[in-house]
Amino acid sequence: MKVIIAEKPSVGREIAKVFGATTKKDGYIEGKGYTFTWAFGHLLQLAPPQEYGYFGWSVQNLPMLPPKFKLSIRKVKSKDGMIEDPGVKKQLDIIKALFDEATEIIVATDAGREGELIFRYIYYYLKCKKPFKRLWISSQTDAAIKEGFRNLKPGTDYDTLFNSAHCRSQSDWLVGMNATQALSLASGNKGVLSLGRVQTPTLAMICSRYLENKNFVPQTYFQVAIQPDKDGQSFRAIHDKNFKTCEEAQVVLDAVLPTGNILSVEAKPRKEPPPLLHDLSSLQQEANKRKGFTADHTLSLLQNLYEGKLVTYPRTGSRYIGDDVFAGVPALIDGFKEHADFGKQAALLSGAKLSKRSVNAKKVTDHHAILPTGEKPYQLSADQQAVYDMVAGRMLEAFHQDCIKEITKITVLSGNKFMASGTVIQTPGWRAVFNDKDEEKKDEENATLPKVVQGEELPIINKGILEKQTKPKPLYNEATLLKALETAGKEIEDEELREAMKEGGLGTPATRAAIIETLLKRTFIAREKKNLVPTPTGLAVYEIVKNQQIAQAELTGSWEKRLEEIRGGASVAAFQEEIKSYTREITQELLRSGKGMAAKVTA
DNA sequence: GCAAGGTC
Repeated sequence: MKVIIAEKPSVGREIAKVFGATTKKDGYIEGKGYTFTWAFGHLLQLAPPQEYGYFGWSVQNLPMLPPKFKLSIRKVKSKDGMIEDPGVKKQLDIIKALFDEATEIIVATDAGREGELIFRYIYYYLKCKKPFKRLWISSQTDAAIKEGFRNLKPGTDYDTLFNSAHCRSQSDWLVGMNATQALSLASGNKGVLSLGRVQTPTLAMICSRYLENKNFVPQTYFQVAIQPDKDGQSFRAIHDKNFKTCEEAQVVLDAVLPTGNILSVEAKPRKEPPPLLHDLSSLQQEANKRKGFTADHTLSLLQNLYEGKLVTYPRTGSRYIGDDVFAGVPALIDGFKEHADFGKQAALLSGAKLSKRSVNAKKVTDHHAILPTGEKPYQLSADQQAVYDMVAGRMLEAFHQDCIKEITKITVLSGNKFMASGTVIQTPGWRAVFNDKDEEKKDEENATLPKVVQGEELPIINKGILEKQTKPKPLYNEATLLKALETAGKEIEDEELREAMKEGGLGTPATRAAIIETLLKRTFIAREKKNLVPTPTGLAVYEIVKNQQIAQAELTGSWEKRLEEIRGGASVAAFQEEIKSYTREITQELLRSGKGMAAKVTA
């Protein structure tokens, strides 16, 4: 009997379907001489400190450097504290029984570092010795699965990938557990002051932006505006210079004549291509902007829709689909012809030439972009419906035509030169789906300018000085923070580190919502209207760590670079030694500097 | 009581 193990039930079932296996059992499916089972993501985790003899939280234990890491079953909170997750335990027993019967195992966890780790942790925890092969596919269509099975790889081909995954896992444990205990203990053990490779740079970003915003000193500046009139339709034109003083502006104002001469009129069409399909992060950002949903809430709504088979896999980091999935898109679009809000646009797109901007198999990673499945939704909650419509609407947008705008620039001479600009949408294209205002241009005045020609002389019906102030960068909200986490590392000076981070940023699509929730749970940050702002505790932690490596996105960059080298065959031991040495260092440093917190965190 | 990673 050959056993195929997937990362999650949906993929296990999909593969079973391709094989024509139909006998459903508890936790697996049988048929055609194969057995198809699955994990639920990580079933196992590195064992907590007490399993190595580090009892309680104590300076004497620090730094905790287990000579050999152990694995333990994923825990869940219950009324008696943390207990082994019963569902996980049960599935692990099922997997064990199947592995015991197996002649061969086929690994079908997601094609990536964590997917490899999910399987290997199970395999080593169960002390399994059976041979295994690897299925490596990035699309779960029938054709891709069949092709993958014709091309199974030897399991050992992925040993170095497992090594890099295991190092990632151990390093996060060592640095996170030790730094957390060190700071918590040093500050008087009044509560958990957690630190980690991802959460601490995230906290630092929120704090640093908050302080920058709070300490910002606005500068006043002055602009000079005139209002020419063309046959009763007036518009505003502004002198292109900003003045530091009102007096300087007054000079320009005084020079304004009773009329203005049109020096030039420039009208240029601009094509605006449709947006890409959604990945999790972009959808979380949109749901936060449109509906004020938190990243966590959006993820859980999407998980519901996914379990109801209404949308494809949600925790994806790709905004593209392959050609195989694209082949099914026209039928999906047809399915929305009756939709209350965008039925008209679906009908318009039906049979039209579709934009292929979101079609690129090379940019599909473990999973493709989020799409509706074509199943008809039934009795969705208002929030579920809202998210579902964002997925469906984005699909219509992504395959729609360009939006064509006309951008007009008018230069008027009246003593000095004044400029007016306006944007008019000529063909809405993809913008017709939601019919939203263009966010960036919302403030811009003169959306429509009157038709004027060069050489025309227009009366100036009004003129004046505008007093304005420079504005600070805005505080982070969930949408802008998610974006910042995605792009974290883009500013790093070291080219190699920047390169190592360019794929991922900080955290992963699956974990970013949880990171924000962790910082809220620790009361390091709080929600203030739509913004995320630090609390006094968060700021105190930031003050202690802000100049240390653990608060920099670069730490992830340097790890990613080394982990990639390990995947290519480089020494595991060398990296592990460096991590241990860094762990000793940061533990010492925090035990010392954390004392400065003691006074600040007395609640 | 603690990390980051995955998922129901």
